[in-house]
Amino acid sequence: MHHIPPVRIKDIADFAGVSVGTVDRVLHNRGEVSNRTREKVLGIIHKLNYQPDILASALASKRDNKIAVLIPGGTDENPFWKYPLAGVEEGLREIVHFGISLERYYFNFTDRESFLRQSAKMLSDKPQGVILAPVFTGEAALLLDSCNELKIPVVLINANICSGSCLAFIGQDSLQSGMVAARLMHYGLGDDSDVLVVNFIRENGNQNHIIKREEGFRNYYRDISKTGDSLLRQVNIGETHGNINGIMRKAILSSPRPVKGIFVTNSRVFRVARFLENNNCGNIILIGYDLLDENKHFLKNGTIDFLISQKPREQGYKSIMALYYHLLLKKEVEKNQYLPVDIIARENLQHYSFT
Amino acid sequence: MHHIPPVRIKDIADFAGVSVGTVDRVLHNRGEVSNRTREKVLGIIHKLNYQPDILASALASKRDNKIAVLIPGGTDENPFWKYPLAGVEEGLREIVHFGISLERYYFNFTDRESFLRQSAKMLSDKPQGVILAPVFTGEAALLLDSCNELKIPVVLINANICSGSCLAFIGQDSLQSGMVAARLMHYGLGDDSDVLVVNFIRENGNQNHIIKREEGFRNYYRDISKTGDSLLRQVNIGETHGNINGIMRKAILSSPRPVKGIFVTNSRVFRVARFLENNNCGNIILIGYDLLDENKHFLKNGTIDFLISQKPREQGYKSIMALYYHLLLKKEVEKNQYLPVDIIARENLQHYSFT
DNA sequence: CTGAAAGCGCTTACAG
DNA sequence: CTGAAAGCGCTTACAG
Repeated sequence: MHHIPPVRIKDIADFAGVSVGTVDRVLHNRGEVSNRTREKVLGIIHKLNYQPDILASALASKRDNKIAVLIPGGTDENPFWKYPLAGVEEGLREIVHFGISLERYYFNFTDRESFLRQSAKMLSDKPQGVILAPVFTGEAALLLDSCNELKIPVVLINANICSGSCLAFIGQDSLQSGMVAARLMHYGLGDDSDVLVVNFIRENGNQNHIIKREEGFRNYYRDISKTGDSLLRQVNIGETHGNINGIMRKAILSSPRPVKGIFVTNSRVFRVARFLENNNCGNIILIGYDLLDENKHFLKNGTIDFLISQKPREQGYKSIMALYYHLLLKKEVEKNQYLPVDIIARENLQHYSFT
Repeated sequence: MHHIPPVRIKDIADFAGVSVGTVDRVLHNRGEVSNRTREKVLGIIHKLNYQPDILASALASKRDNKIAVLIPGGTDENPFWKYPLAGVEEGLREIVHFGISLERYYFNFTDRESFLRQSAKMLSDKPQGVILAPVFTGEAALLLDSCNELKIPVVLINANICSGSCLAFIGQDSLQSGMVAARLMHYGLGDDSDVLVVNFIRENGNQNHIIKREEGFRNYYRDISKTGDSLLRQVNIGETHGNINGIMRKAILSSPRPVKGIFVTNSRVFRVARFLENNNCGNIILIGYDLLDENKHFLKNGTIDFLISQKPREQGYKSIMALYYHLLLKKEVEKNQYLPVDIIARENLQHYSFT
């Protein structure tokens, strides 16, 4: 149980009969080393299982590792994106001593142009790593290509557009989350109850989430319910659509049998909750996504039964940690990091506030 | 947006007209400084908002921060405690560079003596910080006192016996978790269905968890159900009790009305699941605790409907991080860290495997 | 009570 | 292609 002093660059240099400078050149492949010494040094490094002291390295290099985070700005209208950022900043605090800094590039998630502007700005700042929310699929894919050319590692957050060329994807398995929602719905309603699926659709945005969620929901019902997914009806609403009363009323009334449950495939579930309250549809089970303040309000008062959380804060935290492991520790990073699908009811809401 | 070079000890020394040695003595209250210089230096430190570079500090000091973790060994019979340890080790990997090492002291959670032995061993090794699972309440409280006298910060994990004298408690709000279980039960069964609460009791162990969980469960039913908690019946089983068939059969048969749901207040829920399968009680809703392999098995095949996770891995992770923040970063640590009550169904089990 | 100097392990010019 | 030396910010004896 004795403490073995870790091997240092100096030790390697002594063994190889060279100077520490040469060892350093080998370690960082910065050339100017004869092949012969190179091989010898590498052999010793390997044999001694040398692990660099990243403390000393960071202290000596004073190199600034700029990490760029390119995400929508969290607005009052769509506060969701505040949480991944908070997670990134939480992670930053743990590793800031290693000379890591954060540059934030916000874009408007309804404005393609703003994304392009911020992308360009970000690239010109030459970050060492990027955290990217690929809200605009096509544009994000192009940016990904640029980063690959520049050898800048990219972590995709929340939505996956990775075609093999990113460091990691961190987010939720949307298909699975839809199945979870369906399970909760079915568990509460039992067989043979009509359910309405409500999609709030944004033009020109990445709808992949929503499609997958609905698909998961339908898959569950198809597999489990005797009558197939014929119990499910569906309505699409433009996200910018003002008053949803008319649409909702029509969707509910036009149902051949009474609607017993509603599944909203994104965070706009509070709009449906508001509708239900105003129209005294008290006993309809309502399930949706994300712990926005408005959603929490309706979860607390019982209009919303369950919310599914994407753990946005943890997404952010894991994103910056993935870059830290890759850039600083030179460790392998898990490529697909699916976060658990959190089920939130009124009773367990409390301690999720910080997630 | 320009980079302000951080203030160093050297800067303070220059301002104060003293040497860095003196500043260091002030910073670490190691005396041998006149009051006059002390005051002056402190003033400047304050004014310049000096933040030590913990990298340089750790590198120069080569001090070994021993963290002791005193928990039950994870056995096949009770694998639960493997997970907090895995979380501690995960955290360790992120901070090991700062000269932090881990000493593991395992005790047998059915053997009070083994706890005392390991406590003594641990204390004699003089750790800088302790992570403690207070399975034996009285003995753990005494250990806590000893640590306080020795000024060793203690993080309590999983169960809270902290009477104001620990650095932090990290675990779950048991009362709340019982309410979550009740909510799920009630949501699935509706009003007016009989429910059985099963407690597996260990003599000479800390039963506080179990009591609180049942209390939360009862509180929910008392508040929500028209008929009060009269729907609830209860049975206690000794944890070492071999075959539970007789007890369970009696409990179910003696119920005036058919039992529709069973809530098991700890991880032994798989024993009840086994009973239900063997006795073809297919349509009873079953809810219990913890993602043990056996429990996962019954969750997957549908015998168990929901499991509540205590996030043991995260408890471990947060424990060591709390000590890191306290010992190394000298930051304030949140005293009561309640982790969210995770609801696990078959559909979202998958990505919880790593939690 | 105080200061000067060496050292932690690594990096970075610079000289040859 | 290689080595010697200075330096990152802090800590630790040691001399006075």
